[in-house]
Amino acid sequence: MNTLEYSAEVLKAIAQPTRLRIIELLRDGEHCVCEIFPAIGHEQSNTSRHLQVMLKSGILMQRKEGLKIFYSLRHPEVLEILRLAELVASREATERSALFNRKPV
Amino acid sequence: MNTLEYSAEVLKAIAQPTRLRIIELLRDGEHCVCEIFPAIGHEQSNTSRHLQVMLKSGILMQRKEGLKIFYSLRHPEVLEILRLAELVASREATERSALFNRKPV
DNA sequence: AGTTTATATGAATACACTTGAATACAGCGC
DNA sequence: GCGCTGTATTCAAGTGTATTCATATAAACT
Repeated sequence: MNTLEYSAEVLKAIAQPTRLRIIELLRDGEHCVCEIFPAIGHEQSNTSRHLQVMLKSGILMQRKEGLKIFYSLRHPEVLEILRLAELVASREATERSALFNRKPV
Repeated sequence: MNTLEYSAEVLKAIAQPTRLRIIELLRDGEHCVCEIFPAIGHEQSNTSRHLQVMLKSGILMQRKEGLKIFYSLRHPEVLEILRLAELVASREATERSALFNRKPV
């Protein structure tokens, strides 16, 4: 896999609403699955799958402690990517609403 | 669509190898479809579809000039996102190869 | 009018993703 | 050993995506 495909893989691991929620949750440090899935309002199985996707793409790491498994972010750049995406998205949103609300010619 | 879903939409528009290639092509300014699809080695129709995806997500803009349509990047942040993704990807790549090459315990 | 050129779109195919329910697995305590 | 708890995985259904081929559109030119 070349760098381009690898980059796409990393971005794809981030580019999903449920996973974005998880990443935001992990912003303040590690959390176990038992904390994550109620917080994001999804089934445990679904949450676990999203965590596996991010783990395999390399943006998360895990630490086992007894029965629980704690996940955390591995690269601070992921938070920066999220910040920039939100910036672009919010700019888009305001421009589109301005376009929608402006008087017809 | 809330900000989180919008952010995911923006990231999804970037998170694809062919589209990453197009974005890198547009780094130095606008290009028409007729320049883009030979450069990336895909069908014209396929290229057009990827451009539509990025146009609708808001990360590209278009300018018509006669028969040609020129596409360009609308947000410099997209290049920054790409840079960070490549950084994470390359770090992953080196760590994985190190893991792969190290002696077994 | 018709022709050519550049781009977009419809239709079909194949593949990947998301989800909840059910099930399997793994570590702990009894 | 057994049951309990936290995670992962399998299954099935529904949805979305990437691609190609063929066709449609739209602008320029004769």
